[in-house]
Amino acid sequence: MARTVNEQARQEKRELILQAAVTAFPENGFSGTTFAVLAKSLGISAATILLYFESKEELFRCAVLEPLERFRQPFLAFMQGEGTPLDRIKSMIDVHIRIAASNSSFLRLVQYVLGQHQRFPEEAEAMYRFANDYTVGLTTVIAEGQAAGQLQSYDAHEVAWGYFCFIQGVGLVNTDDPSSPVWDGMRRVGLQLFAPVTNQ
Amino acid sequence: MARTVNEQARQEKRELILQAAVTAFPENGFSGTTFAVLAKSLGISAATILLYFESKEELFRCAVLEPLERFRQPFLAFMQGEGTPLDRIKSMIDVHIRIAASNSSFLRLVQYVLGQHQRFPEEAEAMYRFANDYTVGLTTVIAEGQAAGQLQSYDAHEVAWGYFCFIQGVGLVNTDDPSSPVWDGMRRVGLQLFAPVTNQ
Amino acid sequence: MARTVNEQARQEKRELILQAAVTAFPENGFSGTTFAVLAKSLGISAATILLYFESKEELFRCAVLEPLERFRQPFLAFMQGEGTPLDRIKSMIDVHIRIAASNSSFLRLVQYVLGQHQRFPEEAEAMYRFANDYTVGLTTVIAEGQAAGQLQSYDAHEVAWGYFCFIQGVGLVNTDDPSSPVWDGMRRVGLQLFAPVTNQ
Amino acid sequence: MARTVNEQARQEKRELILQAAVTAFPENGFSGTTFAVLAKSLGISAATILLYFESKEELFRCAVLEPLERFRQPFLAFMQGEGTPLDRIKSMIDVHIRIAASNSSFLRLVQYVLGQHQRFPEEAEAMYRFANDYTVGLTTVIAEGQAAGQLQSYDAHEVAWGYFCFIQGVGLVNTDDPSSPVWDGMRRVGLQLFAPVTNQ
DNA sequence: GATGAATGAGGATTCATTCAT
DNA sequence: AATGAATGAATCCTCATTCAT
Repeated sequence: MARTVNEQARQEKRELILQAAVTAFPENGFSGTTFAVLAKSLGISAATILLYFESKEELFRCAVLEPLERFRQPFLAFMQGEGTPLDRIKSMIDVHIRIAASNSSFLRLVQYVLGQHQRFPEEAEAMYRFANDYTVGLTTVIAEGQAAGQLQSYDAHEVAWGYFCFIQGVGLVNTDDPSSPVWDGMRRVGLQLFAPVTNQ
Repeated sequence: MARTVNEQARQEKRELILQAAVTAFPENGFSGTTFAVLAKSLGISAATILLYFESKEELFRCAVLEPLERFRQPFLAFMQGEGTPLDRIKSMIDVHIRIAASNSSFLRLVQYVLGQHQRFPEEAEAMYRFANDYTVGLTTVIAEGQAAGQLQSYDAHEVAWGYFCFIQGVGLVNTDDPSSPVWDGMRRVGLQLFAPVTNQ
Repeated sequence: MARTVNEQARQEKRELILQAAVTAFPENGFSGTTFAVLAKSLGISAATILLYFESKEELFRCAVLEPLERFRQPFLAFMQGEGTPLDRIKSMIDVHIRIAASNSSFLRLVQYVLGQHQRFPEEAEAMYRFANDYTVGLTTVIAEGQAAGQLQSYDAHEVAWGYFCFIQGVGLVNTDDPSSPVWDGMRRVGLQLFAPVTNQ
Repeated sequence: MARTVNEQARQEKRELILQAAVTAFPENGFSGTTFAVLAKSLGISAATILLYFESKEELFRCAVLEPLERFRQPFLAFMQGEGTPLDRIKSMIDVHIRIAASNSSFLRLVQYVLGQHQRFPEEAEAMYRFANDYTVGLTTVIAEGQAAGQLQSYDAHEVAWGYFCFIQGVGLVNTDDPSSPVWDGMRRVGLQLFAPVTNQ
């Protein structure tokens, strides 16, 4: 039992460190983020962090990969959603914009990795795999929408990929807080990418 | 004369260093880019770089700001272009995608700065100013296109900003070489953002 | 307790470093004294020194100011001494010559700072304050000696200042070890500065 | 002829550099004095200085040794002077104080070398030789003064050496401009070192 | 003769990481 | 489990010195 309690406490502390890392890395970059600063922001010592993560590289990897897995479910939820294809796309955009608006730290970390994909090949690879899983799923829904006459008929995969780029750009460029009206605008504009048939 | 020759030679060398910096910074980040590596890639010594730039910070600033100014003209050229609004938008997208495809280094540097805007406030500020100049101009053209019935009537500024995000995302996510067909796809998808009236 | 032990150990180590600095700085100058050499002479690493002193400037400042404070007491002890003014002056000279003979490192450091007072204004300022405190006290004793008919009547402050110069010069010019007879000579000569009445 | 003219111009320029060095070295120390700063203060380039002096070490050596030779004559002039021994000593003090007051740069350089005699053994050696020549001559005059009943009878060489220390200390500690009254005081006090018989 | 350009050697400082407590 | 202390390996930057013009 004690085992379990300890284990849980350990996981919680690990999580706290990871959370701080997710915030710090995109703000200051990999080399610009020091154990010392990270530790101070957590009220612990630098050496302690290394009890939870073998090295700075590992901390970075975990800070990138673990949240990525956690986002997989909500990000891909639209695939099993209810309603017409267009409805599902609309609600997906809604989810994505919301994620972009309120998880800017992690999104920024993703972009940091993508921007330096040569430097962080393993992490970037995981992102591209994620992007691919995502676009494959989205392509299906788009194709359904086109078949149903809700969307104009463009190359569905192209559209999916374009939308993925768009959502990344939105997260990158906008730094406003989640309550800003800009996010609403991005929602409306994003929908156009799918070329919905006008008189819907 | 000698003066001029020397001055010109100096500028050329400076340009070479800047070019290398534009490539290296986004690949390895600010701290990850060392004078030593930069110098070796240029076949000169690290100390020499410091004859042309006072410090690493200055080198970075110049690597960001000078190309930004150089891109201003082609990036904004669409505003004075010929043809219908839709034609001008199409050719603008063409230019942008071409820039994104072949100047990925600089675009990546832009994104690096935007992603770490707290760390590089001066540089990020310049980018936001640029983005603003750009979207203001684009908003006008979009409004013209809507007035002419070529584009569906959405909030023109929102569309402009959304497109700006899109083009950034495209540059960020795609790492393929300029001849890849993916760029063509992005061109087609990007146009949808403007919601062109279907039977055009 | 552990706290106390650690704190004490820390102070002791700090003291060792300071001691080495007091020796090294006047021998090789500020720039000529490197962390590497200092560290090697202490059998530690250069980085360790920086755990105890924030920078080379701080190390220098502490090496100058802390011993200065420690010398204050013995240097100024003559003011509260017993005996006639002349006796007190004689014993003061004795103390000073002894200090000069056996603390040549620190005295040399003082002179290094005075010689480069423009470069080390803060440290030099402290020395001038010390010199002033000192001459003010000495002036009083001299005046007493003059009133008592033990010393000829010259401007007491001038004499005090002149003696201060003398003792500095003695420390600067003589490099012999403390057992050399030269120090005894300086003791005798120094006394003359006070113009003692002959048939005492 | 051209030869001679050039040679003379060369000597003049060399002299200018030396002059700047004599000022700069004691102000900033050996390592703290850079060719760049020296050159800028002269309105020439750093490389030019090296056309006149082989290395920084040589420049330093010349800056120390050449003025030393030039001071030899006035410094030792008292030995051939006219008048009673006491008169000659008085006028010597006068000369020395004047030198100390108006050639503080060089005096400070001397002290810099003496203070770091282990670092600059050759230059320090020359100074000690100079000091010795000087004290030997002064010892003779003092002995004459004592024989003539003008000075009390102390060990003449001790007195000479003590005075030499004094004059160094005076130059070191006082930073006032030549017109300050402090110098006058030092003149009066210095004389006491020689223990003049009171009713003179 | 003078200098701008270039650089190698070196120095202060930072930091991830180790280890004893 | 947590950390303070210690350090080696960088890294930025400086500067004396060389050399081509």
